[in-house]
Amino acid sequence: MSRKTFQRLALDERRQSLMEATLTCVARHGLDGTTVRRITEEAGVTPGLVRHYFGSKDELIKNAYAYLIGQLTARASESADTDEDELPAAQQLRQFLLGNLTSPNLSEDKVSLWATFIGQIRHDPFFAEIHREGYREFLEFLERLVEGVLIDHGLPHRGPQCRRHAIAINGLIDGLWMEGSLNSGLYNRALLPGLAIEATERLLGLPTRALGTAGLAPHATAPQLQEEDAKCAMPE
Amino acid sequence: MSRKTFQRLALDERRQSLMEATLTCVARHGLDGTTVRRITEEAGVTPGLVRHYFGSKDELIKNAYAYLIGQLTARASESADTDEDELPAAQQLRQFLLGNLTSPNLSEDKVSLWATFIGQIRHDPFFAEIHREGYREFLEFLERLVEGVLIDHGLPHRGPQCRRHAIAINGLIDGLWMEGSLNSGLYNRALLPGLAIEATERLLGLPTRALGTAGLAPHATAPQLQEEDAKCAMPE
DNA sequence: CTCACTGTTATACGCACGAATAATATATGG
DNA sequence: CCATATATTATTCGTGCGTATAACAGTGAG
Repeated sequence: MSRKTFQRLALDERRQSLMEATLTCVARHGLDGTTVRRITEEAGVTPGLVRHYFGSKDELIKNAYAYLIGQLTARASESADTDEDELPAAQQLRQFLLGNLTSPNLSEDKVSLWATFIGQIRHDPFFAEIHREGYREFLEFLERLVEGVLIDHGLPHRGPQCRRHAIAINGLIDGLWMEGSLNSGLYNRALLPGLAIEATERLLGLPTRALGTAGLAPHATAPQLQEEDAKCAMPE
Repeated sequence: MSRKTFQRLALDERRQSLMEATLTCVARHGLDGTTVRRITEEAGVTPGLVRHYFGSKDELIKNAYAYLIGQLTARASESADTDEDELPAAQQLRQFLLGNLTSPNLSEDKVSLWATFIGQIRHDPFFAEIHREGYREFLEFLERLVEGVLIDHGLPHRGPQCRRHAIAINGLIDGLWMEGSLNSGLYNRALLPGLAIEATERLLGLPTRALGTAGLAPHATAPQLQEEDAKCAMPE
């Protein structure tokens, strides 16, 4: 029997590939069901590498979680900053909402991973810390967007008020993101972006359409709701 | 060495005690880390009983999940129906919000359990079905409350509109429930009920205070915010 | 071209797990 | 008060896990 041929990879590539394989496994099989053997098989290597790069399975999983949260929050903020960074505040907030409630962040895999790890927060401070940090970043980013919008509309924007609004909108996003990603089939996911935008306008006391039309494109009026699975669409 | 003495329990008592021990273990140690040996130790019996009552560990865990969801949704609906059932709709909605954002439903254990099991939805249709059912029940209950409130205030209350409102408020509740239960220390949990009530008024387009004061007691004006851990309170 | 380095594989070990089986204690009906 | 049923315990078994160790192979330096 001949030995397996292999390629030497740069340290970071290998680490990243192992973390991604880990996330794939957790999403596919849950934390139980995620074994070193399965992870390394997914990554196309042998189990020894986990020890070599991360010391232990636990350490690998923790790193994978931090990696996931980094991806999620980065993607969320980018969606608001993406264009040559002086969009009006309302447009930024709109993009932020859209970014969180459309693919790729609105994904069954992502929410499944996220939930699985949330379940670990209770018994390992490392997970708690990563979560707390990601949440804080998310909330503060949102708070700044809210402040900008309120200022533009000449509405009261003292600190505590912005914070309260940010907490509420953050809750709204999280909740819609979760239920939308899990997609129980009770309504069409494509409704979520418009729904979130409208709800946010109301929460902030903005005039209707202040954050743009209910359609997906920033300046289009024609609602082009493309969606891969349009099953179980809600009427209206 | 003498054999362990034991008590014969009625079938349902034993089943329930095993399911509760399972939930305790999952909350404390995660799904991995929840072993038959630990569950039965927690319940004060020996591992054989799992086989006897549930056939397998998997089956026990599934039953425990269904049991948990039953508790959560029951408690949520009860909080609105509790009094001799003809409270005005606004008060019912208010109680519903409060019920979901105060103890015992607002609990780190509960959200930890909930998240852990959400992570299973993806790979086992049983969990998906239980979740879907619980979510549907929650959403429809909320939709009826919303409809009642809109009617009382003479606002438009066609079906799709109520549904949209219910989806948004449900998202808000879920998101606040999660983040509040995890309590990242970024704000005081005691703020959540008032925040949710105010946000709901805005989402539905109700006049301020239509759902009652920001305090906890239904008819009191003095805000009596008792909270066990008032650490990290937010200013204002 | 060769050597040393180390990323990578192959193999082995001990342990804890879920499940199965056999033995025993409790409850119940006559 | 005994006979029977069965809830419960005690013990065993096979398996798959995480990890440790040793052998090997790809890589770059001189």
